[in-house]
Amino acid sequence: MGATTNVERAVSALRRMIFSGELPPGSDHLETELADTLGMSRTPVREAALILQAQGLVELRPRRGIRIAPVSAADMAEIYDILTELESLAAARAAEAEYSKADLDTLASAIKDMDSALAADDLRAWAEADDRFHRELVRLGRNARLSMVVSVMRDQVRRARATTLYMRPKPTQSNEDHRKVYQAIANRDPTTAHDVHRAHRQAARDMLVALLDKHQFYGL
Amino acid sequence: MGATTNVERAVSALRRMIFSGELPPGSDHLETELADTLGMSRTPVREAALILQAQGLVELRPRRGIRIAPVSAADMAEIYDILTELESLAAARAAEAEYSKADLDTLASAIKDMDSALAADDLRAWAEADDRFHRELVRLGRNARLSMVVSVMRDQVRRARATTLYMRPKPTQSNEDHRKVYQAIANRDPTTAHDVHRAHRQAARDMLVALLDKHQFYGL
DNA sequence: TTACGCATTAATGTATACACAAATGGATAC
DNA sequence: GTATCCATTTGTGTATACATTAATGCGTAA
Repeated sequence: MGATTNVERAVSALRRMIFSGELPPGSDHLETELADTLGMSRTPVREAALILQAQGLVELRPRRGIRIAPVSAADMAEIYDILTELESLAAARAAEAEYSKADLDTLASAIKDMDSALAADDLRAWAEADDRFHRELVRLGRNARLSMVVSVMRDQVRRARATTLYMRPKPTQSNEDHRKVYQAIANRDPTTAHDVHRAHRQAARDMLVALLDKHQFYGL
Repeated sequence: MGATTNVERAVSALRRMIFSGELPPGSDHLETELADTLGMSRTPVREAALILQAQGLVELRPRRGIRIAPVSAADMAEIYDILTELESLAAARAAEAEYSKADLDTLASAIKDMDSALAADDLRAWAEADDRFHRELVRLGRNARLSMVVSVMRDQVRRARATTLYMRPKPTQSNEDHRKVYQAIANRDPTTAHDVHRAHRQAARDMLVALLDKHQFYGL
């Protein structure tokens, strides 16, 4: 079917199942069980589990199964703190470098899509465009390790957002912030890019942590 | 012999061999080869390799063996950028929290040890105390994920430092910086803690990258 | 001599078997 | 009724066998 290995297939499948909620946070799954579900032997499942454990998506607990990592409010506070610092750095670095119009256009179009989505009240589309903006921003920061760490952290945010997206206030401020960050990068102004993005993330953090705390989503 | 598994033993042994230089950066090693060396089968070696890959210490290249990750000057620039941001955040968070005298004493004794080591011209001891200071600083920041990311990054720094320790200028400024950070934490002054530590790390970054660049340590 | 293709070789990816150890449940003693 | 100990069960950790596939080298043709 493809040149991909069973381990890769297992990683993709498990990720999909985790993000879709098919494997709920906090639930345990035996290796044999997952192997059966995925139609392969335990070996590639074990290896996939090790990879996902390194990404913080599961915990391997001998004899109790592979546990889908829960995401508590405290976890989200940690995660946002890291995201805030690293994305702000990426924004600053992006503003230092010289970028083609094509690169900047990707950012601009993400912003545009967020505006339309907001006007149409389509939060799902807004979240997708928001992700796209942040992913592109980090890419422009040109630090492969940073991109990797950020993407692991953002995966956790995505999981939490599935729950909170429809409870949070409309993200109008968010769009404004993004536009300012974009401008700062276009203007080659690292300090502004850094500070604006940092404030943006900190606000998001406080809002989300308060939400999670209030509703006590201890399992996600 | 112990309640530990072969995978854990393999991870420890390989880490030791990597840090000691017994497995040099850029070298390739077949799974069977390492399994023989470690006196176990391929299975735990493969699992250990996956774990070490997630930590950036090796790369798994199908059919070419397990490669010990090289650390180039460009890599170190990335790594220090990340360390700078995350440790500065930890310093700020540490200064926000209330700490017992015992906690602060660990920091203080690390600083003292660095002073003595410097006076005795014992760079090895200095490096050890420096590590201890930074590790404790991050611990006081109380962010488990941040600690983990930082420790992965610092592992890489340790590898590069093995080479550069005796080429760099005497770290007198370093000790002064640490003392200021310590004071800021004791004074509950997050902003100062953050900014001083940030400047400290940036200086270290520039020095190290220049050294590595100049001597073109592409393999480490 | 060089380039191309094919057979060979060898290392990985995966399945499977088994030993071991931890959790479980039941029986017994108090 | 409760606690403790032991047998049982069951999942994991590891070894091993095998299938798969990419690298290697050789032979052939231009």
